[in-house]
Amino acid sequence: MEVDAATAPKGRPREFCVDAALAAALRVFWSKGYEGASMADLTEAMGITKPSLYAAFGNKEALFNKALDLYEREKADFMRAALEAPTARGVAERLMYGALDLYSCPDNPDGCLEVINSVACGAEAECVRKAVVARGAAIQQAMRERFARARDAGDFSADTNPDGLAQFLIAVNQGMAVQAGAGATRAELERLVETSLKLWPGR
Amino acid sequence: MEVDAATAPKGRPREFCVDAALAAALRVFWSKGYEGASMADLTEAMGITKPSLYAAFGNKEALFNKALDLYEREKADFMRAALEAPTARGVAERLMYGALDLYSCPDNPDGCLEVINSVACGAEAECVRKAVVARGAAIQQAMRERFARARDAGDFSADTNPDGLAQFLIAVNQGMAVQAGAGATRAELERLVETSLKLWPGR
DNA sequence: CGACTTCCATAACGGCTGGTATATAAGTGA
DNA sequence: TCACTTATATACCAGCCGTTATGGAAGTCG
Repeated sequence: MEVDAATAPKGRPREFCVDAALAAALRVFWSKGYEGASMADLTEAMGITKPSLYAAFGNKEALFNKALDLYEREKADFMRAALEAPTARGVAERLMYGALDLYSCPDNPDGCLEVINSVACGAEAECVRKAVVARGAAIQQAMRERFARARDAGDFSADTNPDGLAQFLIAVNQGMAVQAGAGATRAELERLVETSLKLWPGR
Repeated sequence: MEVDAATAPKGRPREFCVDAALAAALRVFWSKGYEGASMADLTEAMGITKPSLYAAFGNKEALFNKALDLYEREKADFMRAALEAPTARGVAERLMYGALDLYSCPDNPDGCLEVINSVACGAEAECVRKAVVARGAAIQQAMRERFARARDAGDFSADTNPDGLAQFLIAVNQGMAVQAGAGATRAELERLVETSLKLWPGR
């Protein structure tokens, strides 16, 4: 027996798709934030009842973390990919245009899930805020290292601080997310991207 | 009679200072956001009971709006003042260093009240979010007009879009606020300011 | 001294929060 | 068919939310 463990789901099978439910939850967190998203909002969007949600995902915080994983894996992957561009300018271009697409895509909520949930919040949400901030710090660290290599490669003049450049690029990205969440049009965000890249130093 | 209306406060006098209570409320909203700040948080910080709060300020939303007024009047006034600098670069310098001081002052909560409350939120807070976003739009409009004049004055080359420059400056400012709220040190924010100003075009 | 007005303190309101106990339905394997 | 396991549906929990009614305290005015 036990030839295939995956084909032996004892008990009643669940009636919903976990991945689809998680994607729906991501949309809710993305548009309302962790605190602003109530369990009622989530269950309605996911099309399941509360006990099903708790059985499948644990609790609200665990659900958020799984949604955050999904976001980084499927939505914000352009950030990691941007670091592989051949020059510092290429990194900036890929990051800004990737962010532009993500933040202004009509199929998505406006703005950035991580920016939304890294700003101030109530006491109960502090732990998830910390988690989000930690992920942002990891991205920033990777970008610093990338720009340190870029400086050694001569992508920009040696008197420009690569750490400052990384921080600058992330700041513009965050500002774009804030403006997208505040209702900026895609054309406006495009103008921001183009202005920023025009000011970008070196190659 | 009625020689001086201000010296005839009939009834029992209130036992707290309205201005001090409002300042305390501002601090709470500033560190936790509108939704994250509970009435219990507010009354405790303000040193008054809930009925006193309602009698003096109306309700939570009205209290927030008064705190927002106070914030713009006493904390974020550097934004308006920055527009009076003689050149576009001067505007950028005053704005960035003013923001640096505000966002990293040890006496204040970290970050920017308006950025915090302009990102996604639950349904109940939508109206106050709209109000905050509208104020931001007013600032951006004023900055656009300022940079249109700066372009006419030759502060930067004519092929640079003044609207884009205004949007860029605000985006960096918003990004700095996000990073300040996420725990960035003053030195890190200083590096961001210096990097941004080094990239600023023209005079 | 009262009459009047305003403020403070307690306590409670209905409603919503995240989370769960209970009972039933739907599948497995023997 | 019958035990076993797991998912669903309903209903409910204690606790907090923003808000307010009530009773008494602290003032001014006549």
